[in-house]
Amino acid sequence: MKPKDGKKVTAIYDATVALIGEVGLAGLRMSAIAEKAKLASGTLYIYFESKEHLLNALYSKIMMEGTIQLLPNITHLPVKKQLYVIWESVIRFRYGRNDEMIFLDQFRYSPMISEENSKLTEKFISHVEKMLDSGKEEMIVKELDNHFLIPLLYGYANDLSRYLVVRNVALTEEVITRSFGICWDAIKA
Amino acid sequence: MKPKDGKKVTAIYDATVALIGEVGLAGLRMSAIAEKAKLASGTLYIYFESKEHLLNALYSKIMMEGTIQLLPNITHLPVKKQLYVIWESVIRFRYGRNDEMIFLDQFRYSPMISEENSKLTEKFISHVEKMLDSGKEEMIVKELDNHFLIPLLYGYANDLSRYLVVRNVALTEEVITRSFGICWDAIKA
DNA sequence: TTTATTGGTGAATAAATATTCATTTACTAT
DNA sequence: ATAGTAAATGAATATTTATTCACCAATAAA
Repeated sequence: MKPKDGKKVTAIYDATVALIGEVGLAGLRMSAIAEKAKLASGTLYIYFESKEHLLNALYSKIMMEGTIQLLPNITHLPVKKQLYVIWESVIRFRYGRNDEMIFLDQFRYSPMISEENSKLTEKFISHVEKMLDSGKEEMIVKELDNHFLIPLLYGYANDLSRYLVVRNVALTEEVITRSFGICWDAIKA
Repeated sequence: MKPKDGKKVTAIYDATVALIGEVGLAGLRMSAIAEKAKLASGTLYIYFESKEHLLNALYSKIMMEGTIQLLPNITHLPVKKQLYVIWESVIRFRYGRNDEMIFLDQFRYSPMISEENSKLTEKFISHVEKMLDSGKEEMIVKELDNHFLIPLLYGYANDLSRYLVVRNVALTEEVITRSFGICWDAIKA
């Protein structure tokens, strides 16, 4: 028998993501995905049951790569250093993969998203919450509810990376250090 | 002759916005808008030429109310105070009208958005940039490129208000003061 | 080689959805 | 009152778009 071509799934994902960046989720067509991935439209249905399944699979993949997998095992490091490491990887990821981010933002509110996928942010957030809490115990982070601090980190990372991409600003080491410095000034005790 | 009913446009806008919050832009149907607004679907076309026109009109309206019109004439006040006033009104607006914000975020990347509408953020941003620049001159704001500072303010406001809505946290005076304090710590010299 | 099996194709079909339009209703001016 | 006009309706139509399927191609095992 003929085996499935592993590269095709990647090609489909890549095409989908690129199209979302061009026309948004509302403008996304299966035919356009097939064309961009250089496949017949029927081939999409060999790899995915439906548009909905394809998009849910893609969502889950990006969420893993963009959040969960960015959490290294560094609980032994000082809180500030832990935050920096995560800041750097999050910014780099979002900067390099802006279209994916647009997709996540739009798919989250679409009626296609599965039960399971809509819970996927929690794990990442609770990890950051734990970090902030131990920072508060050590008296180096402001004694404030996490609902003040989390959106700062999350929202800033989000918007900063998008802003840099849109304005064609290169993501240098310095940009990362500076932006982290700003965050740290905001949350340090 | 029978005059157009002014309230219908509002009803259509309200229905559209509510639906976006429920099913996102990708799930938005003209028939659903009509039903929620308690109109026949044909009536939508008396008030708007097409779905695209309806959504562009709505986008422009929300952008005006949510950004441009929030800029009061307060250039005589100290920079920190100016920022606080704008911070407060932006947070209140976004908190109270979360569905509108979801719409803005999604429509911005859709193929339906008009040339004109895609430029609408600029005016607001350049106003804030001017404020930050005069803050730098007065040496009370960090001497950093605005592309570090703008996303902090914009992204934090965005995410904070969404986070509070989703987690059902009330928007008290204290929340506004505290969050502004965090911002100010981040950007002050 | 040959055969069996699955991948791949894209035109055809089915389903979903925006838009139209013949008709009715409500309002204004005369 | 009544006529004239435009709003309002919603079933019918047009359009768009996801999905299927009859057929062909490639690969692996026999």
